[in-house]
Amino acid sequence: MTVKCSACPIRHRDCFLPMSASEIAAMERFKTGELVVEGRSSILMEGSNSPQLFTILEGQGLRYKTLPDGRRQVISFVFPGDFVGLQAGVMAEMRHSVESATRMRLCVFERAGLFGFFRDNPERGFDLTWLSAVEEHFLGENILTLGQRSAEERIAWAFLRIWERLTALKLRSNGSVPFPHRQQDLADALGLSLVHTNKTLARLRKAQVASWSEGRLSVLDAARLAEIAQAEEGEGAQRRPLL
Amino acid sequence: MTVKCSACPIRHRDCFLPMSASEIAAMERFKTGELVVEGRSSILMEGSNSPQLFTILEGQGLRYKTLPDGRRQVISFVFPGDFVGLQAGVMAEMRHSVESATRMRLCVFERAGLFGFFRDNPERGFDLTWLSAVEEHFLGENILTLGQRSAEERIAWAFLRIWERLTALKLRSNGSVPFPHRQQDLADALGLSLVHTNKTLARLRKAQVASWSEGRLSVLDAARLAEIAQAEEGEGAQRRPLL
DNA sequence: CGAATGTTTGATCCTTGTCAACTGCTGTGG
DNA sequence: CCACAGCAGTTGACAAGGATCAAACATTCG
Repeated sequence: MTVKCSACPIRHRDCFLPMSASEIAAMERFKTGELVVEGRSSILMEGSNSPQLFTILEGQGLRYKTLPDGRRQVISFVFPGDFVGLQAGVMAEMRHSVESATRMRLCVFERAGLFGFFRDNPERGFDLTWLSAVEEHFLGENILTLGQRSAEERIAWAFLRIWERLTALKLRSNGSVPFPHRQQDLADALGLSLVHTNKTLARLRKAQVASWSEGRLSVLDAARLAEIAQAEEGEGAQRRPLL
Repeated sequence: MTVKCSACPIRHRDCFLPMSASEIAAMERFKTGELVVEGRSSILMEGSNSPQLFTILEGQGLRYKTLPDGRRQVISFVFPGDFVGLQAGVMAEMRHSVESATRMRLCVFERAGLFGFFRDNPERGFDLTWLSAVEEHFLGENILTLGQRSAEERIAWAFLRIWERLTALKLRSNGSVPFPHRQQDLADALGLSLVHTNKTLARLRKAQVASWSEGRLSVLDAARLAEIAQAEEGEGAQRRPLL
């Protein structure tokens, strides 16, 4: 049995976990409601101690941290199916902020229920751990990119990941996927300046490799993009646990 | 009750988790042995499908990824108490390699037992998730550093974290902590070239702020270091879950 | 002793950041 | 209805932080 979107707190990436009827009931008890936020508004704040966890049902956003002097680093973009706020759920407080890019619909869970949920559904607990491991993997990829790739490689790599992710979510239509962020956001995600990001985007566009404008991304030459990005073979996979 | 070092697979950071006697028994069943590796040898390989998980009991090492063309990124340094190999335990395969810097002693667990362990000890499962969240937090810090901080800030920040971590592990003696890596390793961790790393280290040393040589790190002026690193207030904490 | 490995230092180059100005669009209020 | 401010994107000129190249030095090891 597969759980539908709005019933499942652990619907990460494009992965739907099979569950029993009683597990679904437990989920529904755990779930406390839905939340809709407008574009460009903040959902979780660094340093806050939010009592809630969220699954993203619709819309896109980003997670970021800032330095005391104001420099901002986007940790990752978040997509439908992502689980957000686990850190606050499990640690003392959030160590990063989450903000919407467009209108978002979120599934809300009480943090206080998390522990009981684990106790009553050890298999879900395992899944949550699996989910964390996947997230860790993606963050590692990110670190590799920031540390070693050049500006052009970074953007190519980011586009490839975003393209694959949104395609897997079935959000591709007419040869493009929604990516409703500003160039400044991408620049902050990749550790580049706005100006340099802009110029690199222009080059990729002129070369007919990929084009991103008006909130939509089109990958015209995926093979070339992968080449530029120095992508590994079969890097995108990994959606289900083995055990 | 607090579990001793070699009995606990989830002894992360400087955190000892309280457990009941039966939980300890379950742990001991889960544990399968100890492993000692020499310096500069590899423990887990990217792409491998290792049947084992490890807790580090003694020694230091590092986790890294490589690009097809050979560039290497050190994801993080690992210290006694760190849990290693969860990714392979929970995902299809390792997505990074782990290598020892010095001789290391490891506590070995069978990956196959992980799932049953979760089922029988939901509280430990929760702890593992907590542990993952903490790890995620640190990786986020890392991303912030690579994306936004300058060379000098990066090194100051890294020294501060390493210093705090090893101090918490009670490994400080005579005003210095063991950090048995090469300059190339630090450079690869911070996304800098070896040469530039070396010159920046020389500057910090000459300024009497911090000095790292012959495998030992001394922080002479922690306040100045934090200032250079653009460190946030109370960033180092966060060792126990709330719930 | 020579080979290998790691650290140090100087000279030079280049990728990327910074500064500045201009465009196009949108929303707002007089 | 237009003037104007505000914001995102674009482009050029210039500066600089860090990369690269090259060579010397120190240690260890066989």
